[in-house]
Amino acid sequence: MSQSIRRAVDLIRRAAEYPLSLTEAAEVLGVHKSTALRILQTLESARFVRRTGAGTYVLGSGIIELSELALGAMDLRQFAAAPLRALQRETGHTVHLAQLTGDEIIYIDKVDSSAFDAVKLPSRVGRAVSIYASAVGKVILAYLPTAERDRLLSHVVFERFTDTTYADRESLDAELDHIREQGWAVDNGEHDAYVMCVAAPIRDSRGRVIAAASMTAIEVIASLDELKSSLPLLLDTANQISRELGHTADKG
Amino acid sequence: MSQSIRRAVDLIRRAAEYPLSLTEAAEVLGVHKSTALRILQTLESARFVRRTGAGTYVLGSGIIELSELALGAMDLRQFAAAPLRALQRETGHTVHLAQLTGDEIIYIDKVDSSAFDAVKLPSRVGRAVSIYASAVGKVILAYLPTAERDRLLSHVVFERFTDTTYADRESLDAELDHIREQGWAVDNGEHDAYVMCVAAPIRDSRGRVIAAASMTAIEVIASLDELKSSLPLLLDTANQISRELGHTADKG
DNA sequence: CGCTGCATTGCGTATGATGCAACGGTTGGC
DNA sequence: GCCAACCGTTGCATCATACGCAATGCAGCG
Repeated sequence: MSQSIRRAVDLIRRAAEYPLSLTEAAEVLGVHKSTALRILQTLESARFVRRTGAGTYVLGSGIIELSELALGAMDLRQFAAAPLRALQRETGHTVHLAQLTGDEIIYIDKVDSSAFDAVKLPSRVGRAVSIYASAVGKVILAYLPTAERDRLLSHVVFERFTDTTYADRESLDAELDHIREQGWAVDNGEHDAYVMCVAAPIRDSRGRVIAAASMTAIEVIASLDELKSSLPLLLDTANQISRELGHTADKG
Repeated sequence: MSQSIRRAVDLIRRAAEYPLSLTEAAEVLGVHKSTALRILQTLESARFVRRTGAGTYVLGSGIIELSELALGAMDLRQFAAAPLRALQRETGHTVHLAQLTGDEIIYIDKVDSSAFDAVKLPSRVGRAVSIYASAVGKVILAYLPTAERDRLLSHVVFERFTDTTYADRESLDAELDHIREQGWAVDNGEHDAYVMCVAAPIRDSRGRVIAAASMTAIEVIASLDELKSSLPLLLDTANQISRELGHTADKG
């Protein structure tokens, strides 16, 4: 694989964390300063990094623009931002917005818990989440057309993360039936034993489920039952977002 | 400058716009398929692009994570998101959040006007904005410690964009005095003749101004006077965000 | 004024990126 | 059910390109 591109990626990552001088950059890569300079100049011309007045390099706007381009492809994120924040405020739980893009479920927004962050959730905007071992994954899966669902799951190699994981197609299918019946999904520590979620589907103007909103809690802080007690608010929020996307509230 | 890195950047940009097959990628760059493959594999290992089930390449989560890292470095964005959206909803104007990072003022959030977008504002999250010819820039500048302000302005080459631009240090300093007196700043078409803004400072827990919120309008839609009529809401919003950041409301 | 630490430039060289050609896997058509 | 066409992948020889070196420029500081 391409050496210089690897090096470029390394520098971008470093620059995102901390302003990087040329000399530091060269040290980090273990190359001559002139080499580091050429890489950084190339990245700068793409606005992937930017020079500060102090001569150090930091992450540039090019990266952020690309990210906005990818995340903002739909208006979903804009429409969802306010309702999700209201939900977080009312319930106190960490709130996620996840979307099916390609073959993956990606977090496209996250509102942190107002609690004192005793435990930081490892989730991150942009990161893929298990399609069969998460509440958002399952709820999206549940409402997908059969052909699409089969296509997605055909590539999946099931893995048993915890005791509660639905680790084979048969038990997962039963769970998905159940989710369709009740209209929302639970993650009872199916990926990480101590992480509990509830998720509700979000529909576009054609009534197709394209995303999901979820509330997450560490077991210690809020048990699954506590999460469920906020369920009406979650469902309201998801429906409200669906409406803003143009979904007219007939059954999907 | 590094050829392969340039090529990699090209492919990332393309992949962000549209899923790219290997053959397409090779054609775009004008190189052999094997070359394109190696570049894409390298990018994939960095999660800068990702393969879809169909075998095409699209933008990966690595880019998005970097962007979030840069934007979310402070909790500012999280805390500000809801109040800014409320402000947009109440006033109808486009709302911006800008932050001083390094030597530049960067937009870190934007809430589009609910108007039918007759005119699209060219602003973008991640993009730098003039430090002396914008309301957010001036309001941040106004409240900066003198030494810091001098440092920032020492590198600046003033340029007169429009008739109203404060294009020299003396007139700018007078304007900054005025801003400190009244507690907010105006951009009376100082960068683009038809773009009007008002901006208010946001303070962190130590009372230091680290960011600014602004409302923008195209002159045709809302004159500066109309913007000013919404000023109390803007100031409330900025103060609310400051409070969420831990600012206790004594004079800064 | 000279020293130190930094970024930058020119250049010859070797390493690593490249193109080629052969292989393998999948799709679709006859 | 076979063949053909297409796409992605791999191994390898070649040479272009990214590299290190050393010299230069430039600022800050004692």
